[in-house]
Amino acid sequence: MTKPRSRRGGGRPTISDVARKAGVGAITVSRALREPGRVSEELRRQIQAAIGELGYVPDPNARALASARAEVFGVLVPSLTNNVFAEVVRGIYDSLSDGPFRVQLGNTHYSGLEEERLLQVFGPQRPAALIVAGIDQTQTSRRLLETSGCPVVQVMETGPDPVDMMVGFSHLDGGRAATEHLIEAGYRRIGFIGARMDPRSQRRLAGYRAAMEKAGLFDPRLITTTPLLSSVPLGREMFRDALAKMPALDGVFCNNDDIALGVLFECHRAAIAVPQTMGIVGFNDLDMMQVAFPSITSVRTHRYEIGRRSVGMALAAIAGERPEQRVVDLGFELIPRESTAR
Amino acid sequence: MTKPRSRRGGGRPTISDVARKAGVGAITVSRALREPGRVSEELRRQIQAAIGELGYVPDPNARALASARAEVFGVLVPSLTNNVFAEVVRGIYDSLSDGPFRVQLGNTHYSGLEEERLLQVFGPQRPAALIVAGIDQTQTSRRLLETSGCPVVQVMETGPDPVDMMVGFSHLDGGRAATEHLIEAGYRRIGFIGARMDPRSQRRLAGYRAAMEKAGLFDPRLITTTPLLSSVPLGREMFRDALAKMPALDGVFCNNDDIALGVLFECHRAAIAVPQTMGIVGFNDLDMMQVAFPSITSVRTHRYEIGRRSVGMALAAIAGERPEQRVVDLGFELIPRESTAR
DNA sequence: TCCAGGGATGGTAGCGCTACCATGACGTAG
DNA sequence: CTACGTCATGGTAGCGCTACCATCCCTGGA
Repeated sequence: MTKPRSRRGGGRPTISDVARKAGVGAITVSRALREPGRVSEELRRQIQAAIGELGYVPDPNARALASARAEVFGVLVPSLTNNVFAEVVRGIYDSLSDGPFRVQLGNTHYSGLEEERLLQVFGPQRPAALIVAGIDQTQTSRRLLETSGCPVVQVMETGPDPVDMMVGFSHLDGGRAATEHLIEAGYRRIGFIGARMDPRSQRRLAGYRAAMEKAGLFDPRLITTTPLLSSVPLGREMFRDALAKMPALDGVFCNNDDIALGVLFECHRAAIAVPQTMGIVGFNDLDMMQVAFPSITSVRTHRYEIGRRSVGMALAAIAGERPEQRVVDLGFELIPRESTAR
Repeated sequence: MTKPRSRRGGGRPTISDVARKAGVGAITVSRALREPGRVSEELRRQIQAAIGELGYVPDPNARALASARAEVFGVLVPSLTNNVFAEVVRGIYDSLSDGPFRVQLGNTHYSGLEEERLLQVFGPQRPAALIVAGIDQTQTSRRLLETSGCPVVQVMETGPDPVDMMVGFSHLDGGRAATEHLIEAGYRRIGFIGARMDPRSQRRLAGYRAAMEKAGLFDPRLITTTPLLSSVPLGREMFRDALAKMPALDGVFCNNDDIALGVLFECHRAAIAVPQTMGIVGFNDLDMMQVAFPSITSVRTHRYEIGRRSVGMALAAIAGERPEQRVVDLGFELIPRESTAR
């Protein structure tokens, strides 16, 4: 006869406290919580009352251990401060805040190795679903995702070969649309400025290149890139570099809006007339683009919606519903503004 | 004789698989992982080899259940997209990425009730530490924090009565410094523009008011606020409202940099000369402030460092070290720029 | 009247790990 | 040589919950 380990939990009520108080078996309490339909209304009421009185909250760790399935969504993004991913993450959190699911957020810092490490750590947690940014996982990561035993949603991009599901849009098409817009507006020596050239940026650049080549305007010297993290100050600097390299530049497609804003400010500072002497197009359409002076043309992407949809698809898959389509393209919209209204 | 529940985990290796392979007891494997010093070097080597071969990763749920302590930092912030909190969160993630701790992030949406709900949910998880934004918790939240049985760090602000520890700075002093700077620069009819007036914004406003009253310049009509979420477009709108109400305005202290940027753009649009006709001061010193044209005076705050310090203090407390000081004031710096260089 | 079938409820045995204590080997003091 | 501590290691019994099966009761058809 050993005394029970002195409530290491610190005295929080457990499911059997609730069961005792309600005069039922522990398993019935468990069921009342998870499958209320299978418990008679009377017992359900008693149990609810006991839960309220005791302030019982189920222990997610015990639950995960017993059911071999944690109520956790694993989410992997390359950056927490980049507005783009912050919006996706916000959409995910908002969609999940009602239900029982928690979010386990991992920051890969744009590193494939770090992504592998985080997936390795997520594994034993047995998440209910995994949401990962991008479609360029390493082989190891892909295998970890495939063997995770849970729905997987790749977000931000669409591509031909989903691990499971995808929500995003075509960055290549976005880059092409932005560039074509500049060409149609009459710009000719159009530069590309891009920081932190991750795979999505690479594809936007490919879209730029396709459009420029098609118009017979392509010149490699028009391209300015850096592996550094994107920022407004960096946008300004890169624009100055681009101009130094190519003084005849008359337009720029910026890899994102931060860069575009940096370009705009430098134009002000150097008294370069926008849109007359220089056309500017950004990417993502942060809300400041519409307010900037002059307002900046940008490619609007649906980040928040991507977050919401990814959760919706994952939840459907958890519920056993076959998705009508495994790859959802949410598209983008080019929003023409003053910065290209020559 | 019942057959074991058919490996619900899906075949992941467990600690006893490792123990068997290494020819030791399960508990020794557990110790080798958590207190390597207490296991002989030879066994440690064998165990590490077995772990490597099997690809064993400990199950955090089982660990948390058995030890009544999860390797989780609970983090509560009011917003995920606001750059300010994103930076704090980034500091937290970066400081924690080496160690065994995971982060459980909660978004309170600036709601005290939501904060209570999230703390309620964190409770049974038995986190290793809690980091919460702000110092204005509800009574219920405060009690939940006090009874959490783990180190608690309140971040972003300092105040007189910490639940446990605090890292931040004085928003009141920051607001006052910004306003005094405008007064010293010769501005007189200085407005305050603030969106989403959370407690920190309120204290910046109080600092503004104190400075204005001291200088004999205070007038309630100079204040323009809204409960709406802050954004650049909103900054522009509010500035127009403020001007309509008070056409003689010659300066504005903006509750944050988004608002300040909106004001700057509207000045361009309305051909109001900055800094001659209008002085502008922001708050937080986002990196775009230094690049804006004209560059914008702002109050630099140390968000990333706040995140790092909060983790450092919590880790020290977990390790049983008494902190030399429970309240750490990281201060702020007023960065004068062109927007107030009359 | 009896029995099959289905719904509500409960008991038992784990999930994978660690706290707690026991054990045995060794060293040191007396 | 004995007594006793110390160190490395292991066994056992849970942590709080749920999967799986057993049991019980009620209903309805033969």
